[in-house]
Amino acid sequence: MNMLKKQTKIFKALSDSNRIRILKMLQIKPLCVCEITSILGLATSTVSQHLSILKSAKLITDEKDKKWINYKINPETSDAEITDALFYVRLILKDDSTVINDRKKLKNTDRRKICGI
Amino acid sequence: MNMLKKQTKIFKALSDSNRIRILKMLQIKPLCVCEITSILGLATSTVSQHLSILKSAKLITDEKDKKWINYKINPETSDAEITDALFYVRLILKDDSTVINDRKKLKNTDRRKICGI
DNA sequence: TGTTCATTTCGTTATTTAACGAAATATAGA
DNA sequence: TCTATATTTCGTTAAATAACGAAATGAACA
Repeated sequence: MNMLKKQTKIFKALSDSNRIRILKMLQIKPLCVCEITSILGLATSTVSQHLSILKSAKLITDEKDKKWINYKINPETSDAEITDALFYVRLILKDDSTVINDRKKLKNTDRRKICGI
Repeated sequence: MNMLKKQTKIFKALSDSNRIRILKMLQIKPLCVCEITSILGLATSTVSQHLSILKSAKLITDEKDKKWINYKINPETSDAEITDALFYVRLILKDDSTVINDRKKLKNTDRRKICGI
């Protein structure tokens, strides 16, 4: 994939407000699908799809943790396009009310309570 | 429009390779629709539509110049979201072959020759 | 081994998007 | 004023996208 195509894919991944909200939450800590689902209020399958788009653009990675799959901001540092994009996403929307609210909810979110039942 | 919505609009404007190419060309100099059209090889109406999307996201502005309308990178400096986005777009794709080639073509492009038959 | 349950995949639907050509608009210059 | 022409708008089409629920997957652990 050439640079332009790769960069376009990154922007496409960022061009949905739910995916931006996901990234801004993952900046706080790794999360599983059910935690993200409960905060965004979308269907599980929809969130899973959003995560696969972010993962395919290499903005996030996933990692198994017991019963759950933790998604997190891609920690790789050798891919400049990705690091630059993630750096930019860190800069923006610091004061956005939706982002702030999502992050507040994150504090009271316990995956054991949300998922089981 | 709230911050998140505005930022999403910016990313949507950036999520098309032709629009990225347009921005990377406008970084060199202001251009009219027919110049952009001749380099991208798209229909005039398509390019006009792309420009209106970039303009609506406030990434570019337009200005009358004789028979033509010059589009250029938005010079405004008071809107942080826009300046940050434009700064980021300046950083990326410096070495992309499509961008380099577009810019090379730009040098030999004379709007008087392209447009008036 | 079998069950539970977190997640993904599939199939569908409604909306948005990118592209085109043709027609409309508007303006510079003869 | 009239004409040429740069640009926009309109109408259409094909493809992409976001959303959902249901069904499939697959791993933990009882």
